[in-house]
Amino acid sequence: MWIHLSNESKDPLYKQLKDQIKQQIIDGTLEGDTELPSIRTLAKNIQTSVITVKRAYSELEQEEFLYTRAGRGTFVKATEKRILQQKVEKQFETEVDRLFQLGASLGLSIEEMMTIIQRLKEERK
Amino acid sequence: MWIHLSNESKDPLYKQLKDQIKQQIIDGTLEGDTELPSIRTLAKNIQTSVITVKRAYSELEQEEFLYTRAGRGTFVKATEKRILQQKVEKQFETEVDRLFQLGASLGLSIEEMMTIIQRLKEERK
Amino acid sequence: MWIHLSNESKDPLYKQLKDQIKQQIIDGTLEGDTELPSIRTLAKNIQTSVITVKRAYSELEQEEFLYTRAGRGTFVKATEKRILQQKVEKQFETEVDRLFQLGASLGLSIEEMMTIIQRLKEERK
Amino acid sequence: MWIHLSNESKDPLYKQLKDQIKQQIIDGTLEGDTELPSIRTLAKNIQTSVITVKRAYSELEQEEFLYTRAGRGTFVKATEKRILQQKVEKQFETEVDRLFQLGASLGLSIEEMMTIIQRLKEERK
DNA sequence: GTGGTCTAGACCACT
DNA sequence: GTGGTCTAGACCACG
Repeated sequence: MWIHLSNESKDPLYKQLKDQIKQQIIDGTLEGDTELPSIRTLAKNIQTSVITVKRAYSELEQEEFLYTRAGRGTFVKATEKRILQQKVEKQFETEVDRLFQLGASLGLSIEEMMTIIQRLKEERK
Repeated sequence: MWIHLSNESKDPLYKQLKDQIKQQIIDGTLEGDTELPSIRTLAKNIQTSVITVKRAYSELEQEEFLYTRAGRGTFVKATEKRILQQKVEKQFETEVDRLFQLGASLGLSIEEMMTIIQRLKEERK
Repeated sequence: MWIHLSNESKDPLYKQLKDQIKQQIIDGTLEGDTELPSIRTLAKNIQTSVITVKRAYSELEQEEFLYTRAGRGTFVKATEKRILQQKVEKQFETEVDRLFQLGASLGLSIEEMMTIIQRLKEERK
Repeated sequence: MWIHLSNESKDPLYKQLKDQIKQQIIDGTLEGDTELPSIRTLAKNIQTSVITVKRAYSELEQEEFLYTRAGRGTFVKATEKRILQQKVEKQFETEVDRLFQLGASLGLSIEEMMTIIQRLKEERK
């Protein structure tokens, strides 16, 4: 498993780790029932503390991306692609909502927001 | 001046205060050269410490929304509406960028993101 | 006497007042033995407190630009132009020295400093 | 790290601290990604309060000389020498501008100012 | 009265 | 252990 934690990132380490595992599950790099490295092994590999890995694993477990069997290890939860896709979209929607709220609090109309979003979208192409 | 701070918000107090003042400047409730309440008065009114208010005021001063003069008080900076608008848009753009990055890390294409954004926009109407 | 105090200036009011009187003495607008307005009168005129004017007058007296006769008033000290010029240059030199020190502390050589100074001088023309 | 704070300086403590750290970054004593002492450790060492150190660190972070991560520490930001040089020159330019303004307010022509500057430069050699 | 600086504590999230 | 936030005091310069 390829993980890269950056010391300069503003995200806390546990979140960087969590996000990277999550993404690998989403894009199919990590398939259902794959066994993840043990907390201690992974901690050693990416040179961080056990606590950090533990936190990432348990939050992913709570979000139903992983499951743990005591004494055996931690595994990727087998999930239909469709369900996975739904999860992803739901998370994205939450953030879009937040964005709309921010825009409104700044006094922007929804049309003004869309104009800006469209412009930035074009720039990204 | 109407301020409401919540202990339940996950934003720190100084940020809640800062955001509310900023918004009132943006929407025109607070006009240029208006004198704000003194840090001590405001602190008493909203039942928080002087330092919390001070911090909100100084960050807003740094972002050029306020100016403060020792011994005289703190005032809203007179700013052309056009400049204000630019500041607002810039802040919004930063957040849109962040959203696009999040979407990409979730494996969504930019078109998929736009579809979701459009759908939520319609729902908000 | 023409005085303009700005609320937006970063300088304290007493310093703005002091500097403006000083400049008028230097450029000859205020000649030797001219009587200045009384502290109270001036304070009323420029809409500030007596304390502020008092401080400006007494610092100028200390720097030998003014003299006060109890019960009679405050007057501009008659000074040869040559002496005045010397005072001015001395004050300016102090600031130049400070600038050189700052530059040195920033790791700039004296030649680098001169290059920047020359460039800014040209731009001001 | 060598820091010396003086109670006699008219600069506030946090500014003295800030300036000294900044200078060590500029002259290369502190290299990119070097970890600075924790705010608590440094506060103890230089016998000042945690808040004073915190303030110096955060202002330097805002000026992009440092970055700090909760739970990890505070580090010198890796910056190209070229960028660093630009920052330094910009700061110096601000001060030169101020000097020119002072000179003008004293009734000196720009050529008179340059004469004085040149003379003092020669004396420093 | 105003803001600017500083101290000596405290609790929280993160490692 | 680290930094982030917050409180309740204090003294100073300015008006």
